[in-house]
Amino acid sequence: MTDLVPALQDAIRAAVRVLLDDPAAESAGLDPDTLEVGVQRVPDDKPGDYGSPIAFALAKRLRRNPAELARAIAERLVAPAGVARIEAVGPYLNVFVDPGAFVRGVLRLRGALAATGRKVVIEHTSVNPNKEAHVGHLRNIVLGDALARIERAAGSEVEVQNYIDDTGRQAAESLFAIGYFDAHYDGTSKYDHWLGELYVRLGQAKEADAEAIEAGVAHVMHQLERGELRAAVERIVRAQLETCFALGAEYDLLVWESDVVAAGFLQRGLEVLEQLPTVSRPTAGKYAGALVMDVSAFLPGLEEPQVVLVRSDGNAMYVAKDIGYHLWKVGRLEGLRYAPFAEQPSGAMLWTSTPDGEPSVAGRTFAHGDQAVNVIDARQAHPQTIVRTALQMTGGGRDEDSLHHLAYEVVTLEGQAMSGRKGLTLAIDTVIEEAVRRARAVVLEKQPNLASADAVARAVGIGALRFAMLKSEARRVIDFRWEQALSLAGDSAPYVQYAHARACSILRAVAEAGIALRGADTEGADWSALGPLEVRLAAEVARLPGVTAQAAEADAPHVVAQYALDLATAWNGYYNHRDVHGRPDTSVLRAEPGLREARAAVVAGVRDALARALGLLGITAPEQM
RNA sequence: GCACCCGUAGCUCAGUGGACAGAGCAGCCGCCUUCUAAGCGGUAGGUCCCAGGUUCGAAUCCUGGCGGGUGCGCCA
Repeated sequence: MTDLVPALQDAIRAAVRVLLDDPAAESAGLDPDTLEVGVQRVPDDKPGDYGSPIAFALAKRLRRNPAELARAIAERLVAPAGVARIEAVGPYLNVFVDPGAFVRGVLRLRGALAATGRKVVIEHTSVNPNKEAHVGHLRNIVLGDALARIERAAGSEVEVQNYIDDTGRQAAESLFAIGYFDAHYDGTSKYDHWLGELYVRLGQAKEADAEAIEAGVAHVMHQLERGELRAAVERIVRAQLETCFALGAEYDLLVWESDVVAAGFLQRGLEVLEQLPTVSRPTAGKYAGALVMDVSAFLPGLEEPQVVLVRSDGNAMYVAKDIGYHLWKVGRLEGLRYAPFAEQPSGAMLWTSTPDGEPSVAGRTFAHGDQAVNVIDARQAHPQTIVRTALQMTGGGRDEDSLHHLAYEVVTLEGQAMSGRKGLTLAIDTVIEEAVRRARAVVLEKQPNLASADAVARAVGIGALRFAMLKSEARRVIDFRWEQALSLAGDSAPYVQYAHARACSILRAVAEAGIALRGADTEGADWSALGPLEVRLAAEVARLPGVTAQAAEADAPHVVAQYALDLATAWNGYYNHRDVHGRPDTSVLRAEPGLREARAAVVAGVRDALARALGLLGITAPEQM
């Protein structure tokens, strides 16, 4: 069977059509095909499993009593597979599933959705290459990585890009600081941390020696623009990537700003823009000598509709570079060269743009996205809107939806804003270390004999961290607090991981008992022995495909995180369920043959769904903990 | 000043216009001779910021306030 909910929607729509075709009915020009049929789970204390308030909507249009309409629709309904009966409960249409058929249907659902044929280019991380990544970046990396996994599961081809701003002032300052302080890396701390300290020191030194430092940094910036310090920047990038890999994030391509400029994307982008009637070069007034773009047609109500693309001194603004880069992302410019950069922990190759690389790579096509999604903090909303507007204006209307900005709010530190310049930060590496340390202590306490204690501690510690960054909406400010971010109980990754491990434990015992699981076709299973408890659990499992699609559509990983909690809660509730006498009544192994096999298959379905949901969030699911 | 985001239990947050608004944490009371107690059950805790409006129906949509955050540079 396919997903039950769409099947129900179709069935209800069909019944409505029959109802309206009745000559006695006044259809009031109602077209059942365009009717939005809501189908949702029924509250626990109401009869049935799924329900629809469709009669309300019709009652208004047909000017008939909703309860009466619900009855009329119910009479004309042909129940889809897995449904025992559908009846009117007051004005609601309530669906009673057949437990056995429903559960088997759920067990046949597949996790991956049908291919969309679309390519999504996701940019995330993009940390300035001048210091170690901090917990603000953590949110970016984890959000972007989770979104990439979700989009893939939702059927899109995904390319993850990490933009390296190697011509910026921040990189220049850090690199200049090495020579300025005559510092020598001795390997006692991670390279990016060492450099970050020099960067902060340089900031302080400016108070006494501003002029010399300014001149020196300007010199380094020119070297960077000419690509002379590529190796030095690469060293920083590699150190930062270690942190990303430890979090479980991987990439397809590094895109270096110097390469974007060298490929002429800035110039060619400007040439495209100059064709627009909204782009001009005023000879008088406030913007004399500059190249400006009027965005008021796309962004009404702006106080200042002119955006400067090229300054009157001839230097391009950052947003102009960004527009060129994005024209390439969606396949409207070509010209980068590529080379392998590193083999990542999963074994997948990370590629990089580079001046002396190959113009094409066998078996892959970079960029050419049908859509670009940028994971960038919410303060960049204005420039992101300008880039999107530029794509729209130059795209002749066909790229309206080509750029999404996944805007996430800042992470504060115990209520305080972080500042890299002031050194007021908390490094991701530090947090990972602490998270794993705490997790290990708990693992050793709960499971002293666990052989995989180290691996579990990493999975749990890092999982907790990732989950803390993902469980709320991106537009909510996160105040980073240790107890909350590293919590191993309650609404957390370990809660879900534990539920998964618990299911695995049962399934190990099931295997030892000689029961071979084959999902809906499990031998010896008596599906008719299943009841409402299994239905409730399976209904939760059945939500996964819809949740995946919704999270992808809305660029909202938190939808998956919330679902993972719901599923784990449903499973824990089932596992601990007791009958009216207070005795456990959901045991798998102690159930009579037939029911035992059917329940085991359900548990396997739950285990798989939990693992998949965690996988969408980039969180590993240990089999024991 | 203008624009965007947020306002739901003591705290942190879920809640694609539908059935009495839900979790976690903190509090209180229980549950391991039961397949993993990192768990489960119970209890207590709400003017869903306020006021209007749309709707059969609003935490959800619209308007106007109030409170908080952010952004508005020929910076990146």
